[in-house]
Amino acid sequence: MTNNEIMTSIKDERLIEKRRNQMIQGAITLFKKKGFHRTTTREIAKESGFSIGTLYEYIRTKEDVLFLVVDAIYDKVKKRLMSMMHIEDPSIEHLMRVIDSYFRVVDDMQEEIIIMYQEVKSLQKHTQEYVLQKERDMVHMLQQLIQTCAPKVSKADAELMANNIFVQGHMWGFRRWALHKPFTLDEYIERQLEYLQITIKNL
Amino acid sequence: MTNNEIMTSIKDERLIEKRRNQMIQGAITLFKKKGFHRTTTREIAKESGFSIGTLYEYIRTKEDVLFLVVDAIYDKVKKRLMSMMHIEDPSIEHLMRVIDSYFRVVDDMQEEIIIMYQEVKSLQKHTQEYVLQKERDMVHMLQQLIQTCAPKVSKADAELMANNIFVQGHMWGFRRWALHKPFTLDEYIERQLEYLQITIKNL
Amino acid sequence: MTNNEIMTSIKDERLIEKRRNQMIQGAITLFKKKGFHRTTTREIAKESGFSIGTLYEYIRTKEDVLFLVVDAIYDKVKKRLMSMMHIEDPSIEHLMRVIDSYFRVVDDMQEEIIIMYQEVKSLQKHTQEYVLQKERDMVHMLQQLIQTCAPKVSKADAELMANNIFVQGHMWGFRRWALHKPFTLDEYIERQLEYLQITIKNL
Amino acid sequence: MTNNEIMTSIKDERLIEKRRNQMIQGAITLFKKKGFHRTTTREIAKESGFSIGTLYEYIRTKEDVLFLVVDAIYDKVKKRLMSMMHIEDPSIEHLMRVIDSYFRVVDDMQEEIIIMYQEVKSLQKHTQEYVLQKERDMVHMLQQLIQTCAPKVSKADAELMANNIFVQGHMWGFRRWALHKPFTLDEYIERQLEYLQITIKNL
DNA sequence: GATGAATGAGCATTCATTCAT
DNA sequence: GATGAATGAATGCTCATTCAT
Repeated sequence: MTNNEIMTSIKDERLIEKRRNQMIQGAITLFKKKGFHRTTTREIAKESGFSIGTLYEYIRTKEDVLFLVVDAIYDKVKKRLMSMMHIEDPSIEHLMRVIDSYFRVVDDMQEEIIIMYQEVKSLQKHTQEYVLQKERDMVHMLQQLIQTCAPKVSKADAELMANNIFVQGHMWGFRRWALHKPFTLDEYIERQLEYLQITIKNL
Repeated sequence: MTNNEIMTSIKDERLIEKRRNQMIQGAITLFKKKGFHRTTTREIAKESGFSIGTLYEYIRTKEDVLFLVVDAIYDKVKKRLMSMMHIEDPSIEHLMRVIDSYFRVVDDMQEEIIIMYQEVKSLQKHTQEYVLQKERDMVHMLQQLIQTCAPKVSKADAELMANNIFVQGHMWGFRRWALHKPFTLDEYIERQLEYLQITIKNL
Repeated sequence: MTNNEIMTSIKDERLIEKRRNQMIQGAITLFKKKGFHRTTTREIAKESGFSIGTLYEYIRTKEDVLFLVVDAIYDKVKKRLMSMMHIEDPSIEHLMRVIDSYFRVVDDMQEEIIIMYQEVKSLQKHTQEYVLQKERDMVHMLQQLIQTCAPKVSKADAELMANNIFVQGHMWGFRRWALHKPFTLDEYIERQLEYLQITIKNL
Repeated sequence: MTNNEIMTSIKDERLIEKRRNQMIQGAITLFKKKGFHRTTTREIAKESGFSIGTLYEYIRTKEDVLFLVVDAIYDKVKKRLMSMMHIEDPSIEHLMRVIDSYFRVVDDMQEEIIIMYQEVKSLQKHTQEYVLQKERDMVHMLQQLIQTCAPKVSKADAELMANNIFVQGHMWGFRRWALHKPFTLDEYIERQLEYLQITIKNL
């Protein structure tokens, strides 16, 4: 399943894209405030700037909106992550720079990431799988970057580290009640990177 | 707010405890399968072994059930964590043993922990705060254990490490789709502990 | 149907009377505040000083409570009215004195009278009829007093006047929002009595 | 608060009016039979000719229906009263003619008036006040008519008389069990008007 | 006689979805 | 393509009444 396998009765592709983007923006705004379940389709339509009837011209069920949203969030993270990944010179420093950037991306997208932690389970198994694959892909990219930049790290270690880094990024968002008081973002990044460097060097 | 500030019209304290435990068990079973929002109060009553009327003799709103559940989960983790924490001899080895146990506890409670990640946000701010305080307390315990067992680690580092460890525990549950294929629990624990030891030694 | 035709499983007559009086007092307090429909049987039991189980030992349905209440209110008005009615000397002055007293009784029982205006319709037809008969009896007493004290007034006029007087009494209670600002009770009574006297004299 | 401050999600004003009228008619039919509290919203929807969902598109709570009903009843009485009030020649005869008409209006609306006596108290204080103001306005109109047609009557007397007349009208409806046997409507009106005329002339 | 825990039918209200215009 | 009125199944919650202790 992909984004454009969602049923619609509209022919004009350009319009579909435009409407769905409106919908995603509107829905994200609302999901941030109230979560998926407490948000009604009417509210989504209104926030998106069109009528409930029109909403249902572009999706089939409320869950489709959630899918569109989650998918869009993943794509956004992925796109921003990708733009930093092209390896100029495969050094530890370069790895650190990428991870630093990643932490800043998730800082910027804290609320979107919280949505994902809370709502992915509400997707159908099938759709969930599609979305998780995207996450796996991203983790895999990071894993490979680790292996490239720190060739001595084993594949298994690289994989686990990639997961650790990913979750440490998210954690900055979903545990802000625990972390934002003792640390600034810069401090947080600096510490996590230091732990990682130490680990890589001394494995 | 504490567990027994939830309104009930029942006078027999022993019965309240018994019925609420039935309720918590029933609700957890259902929340694992369908989440809080998709579970109806009628289903909770049925699964708990009594009627909808009886359910509402022991709580006031559906959210009370969620609170009871989340509170019970935290208490269970905390209790099991506490039982391992009494310091015999404050060494790195002892620290590792405690964390190892912690990882095994959360492995055992994976689904309960997923419930928390998904549903804590559905609690009222006020109740949420009460619950998060419990988590803070646990993290704090771990932080202090780190400082005791590894006195050279700074307070800030101990705090961040405690948070990292906590989330790495949870992560084993909520990212099983990413971790359970490449790692067994033993491998997972062994790797995470090794990273930690390296970091502590080389900070 | 009478008061003691209401089913009960209790044998001790004295106890029945005691409990029912508690119940009536409790219910009136609550009905004044919230009306019959918004008051629960649990509240009535509590306000009466015993348990819901006990309440149902002395009545069969919630409507029985309403009946007991309405019946008690009528009896109280009637008793107080009766105590003034024994004719010493059948003059217009005496008639006016009785009516004056009646107005003061209903002033004293405003809220009870409002209960009746609002809730009698909630009784079963059968019970309603029993209660209305009590009102008819009272009106009839007044009618006869009028005829005795003002023999020239026709039977029909006496009947209509009696009804007018009754309702003017109630009106002081249920239209206080219209009457209590422009008139004191004394002024109200004085005016109504004057209109009546004029009418009787000039018919 | 006015009629069209009641929340609705419908945009078509004409439709709102149409549906609300259906609703008012349906509700009055049911309230006459069973009163407000014993009538369910589903019954109201059905009697009005649409589904429960549609009902709630035009109101927010069940109490809104009661308000709509009470408001409509007042408006109807007021409209019919107003249509008779334009003073051609300010004489006692004219006053009597207006009051005669008023009695015939309330005869026609007996059951609606009973609804008001029973249910106004169920409105929120705020809404209740709005409705009572309408009644005050009507009484005030009558009071002024009395003063115009019988200039010797004092303001206070005119006010009390206006209230008496109003309640005598209602009384014909809510005490039919006491009045409809001894009197026809014509007799009732004739007698009440005579008492009034006598009083005015001899004050 | 008194108690209060248990019951479940019943109610107000919501909201995803459809479809005529 | 867009609109928004209509629908009714579903849901949280209440409360009169019963009955075992």
